[in-house]
Amino acid sequence: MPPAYNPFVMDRPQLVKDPVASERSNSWLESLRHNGYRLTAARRAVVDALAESNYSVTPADLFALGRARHKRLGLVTVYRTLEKLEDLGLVQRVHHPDGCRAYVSAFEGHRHLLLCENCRRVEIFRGDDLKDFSRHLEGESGFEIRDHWLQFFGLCSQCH
Amino acid sequence: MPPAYNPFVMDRPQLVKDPVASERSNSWLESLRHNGYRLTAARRAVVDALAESNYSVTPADLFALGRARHKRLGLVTVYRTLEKLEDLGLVQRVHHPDGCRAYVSAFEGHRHLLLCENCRRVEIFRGDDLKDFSRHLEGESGFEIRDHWLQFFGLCSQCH
DNA sequence: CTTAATGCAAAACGTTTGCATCGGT
DNA sequence: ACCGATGCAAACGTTTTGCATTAAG
Repeated sequence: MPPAYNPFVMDRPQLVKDPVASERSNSWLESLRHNGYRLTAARRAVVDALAESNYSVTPADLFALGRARHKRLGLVTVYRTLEKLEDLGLVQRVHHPDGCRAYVSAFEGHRHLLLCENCRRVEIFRGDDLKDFSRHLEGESGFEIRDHWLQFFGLCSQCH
Repeated sequence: MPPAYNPFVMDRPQLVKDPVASERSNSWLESLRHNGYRLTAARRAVVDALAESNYSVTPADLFALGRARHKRLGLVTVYRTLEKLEDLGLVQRVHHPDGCRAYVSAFEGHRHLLLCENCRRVEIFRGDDLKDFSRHLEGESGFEIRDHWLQFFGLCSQCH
């Protein structure tokens, strides 16, 4: 016989499939252009490299990846491009236990991360509904809750 | 038709009251001593300052707070003390959306954080049981999940 | 007395800024 | 042609390292 009333229920987690890399890259470039930014070779290189990756990547990673596409790319441009993509809500910073320098694509809606601590592979899932939980916590704490993070860490199928 | 059955249920969140500062400080100092570290004035200053705080504090914060207790304290010692406390599992780094430099006391068992984005006040709660959720996610993803973070952000009662 | 711990200075690191040049529009 | 974007070099803030000195055990 089921509960004992318990209001805090979560949906089954469901992995979210990412869009094809080229689609993602095009939509990011379009978004940049639409916001008055110029489409330069350097930006294409950074955007393509990031859009193609299923891993969280640091600015230094992106510098290396981007250079393979555009030899003259400078590290500063990587930072400046990431800043713009972040402002537009296209990418987000990822916090690992051991560092907060990495970025991944942002997803729409409440999405949460499953991160490989070895290879930095990123999977995205949905399925949490923490509204009730959050509301209860507000009552207990007096906080006004504005956001939450739910992240899982481990080793992906190729790393264990 | 979707299942009535839903296996992912969480307990009510419960705030965890922190121990009295002096108790916490003493237990940390004891732990340091027990692990072969010397109890110096500098360490006491850092440990006391951190144990007393209900806020997440950066090394720079601790340097300032510690100096009020021990005038000759150097910033390097703050870093080295934090490193030892972290190795011993006594403190943990806190990741805010806008920075990962701060530390708080570590707590036993699965504890999660409620953070004020304005004043950096920290509340600790328990009440999640994500084992089933986690297991399901493992099945979907092929990951071996080792840890998770659940953190809430907002404004505490004094900041809104 | 021994040797870990300290604090200064300097180095290392990631990130940001200034500025002359380049290149999209 | 205009002006935003670039990339170098230099500045910046944080963290780490080298080393001579201090002080805990």
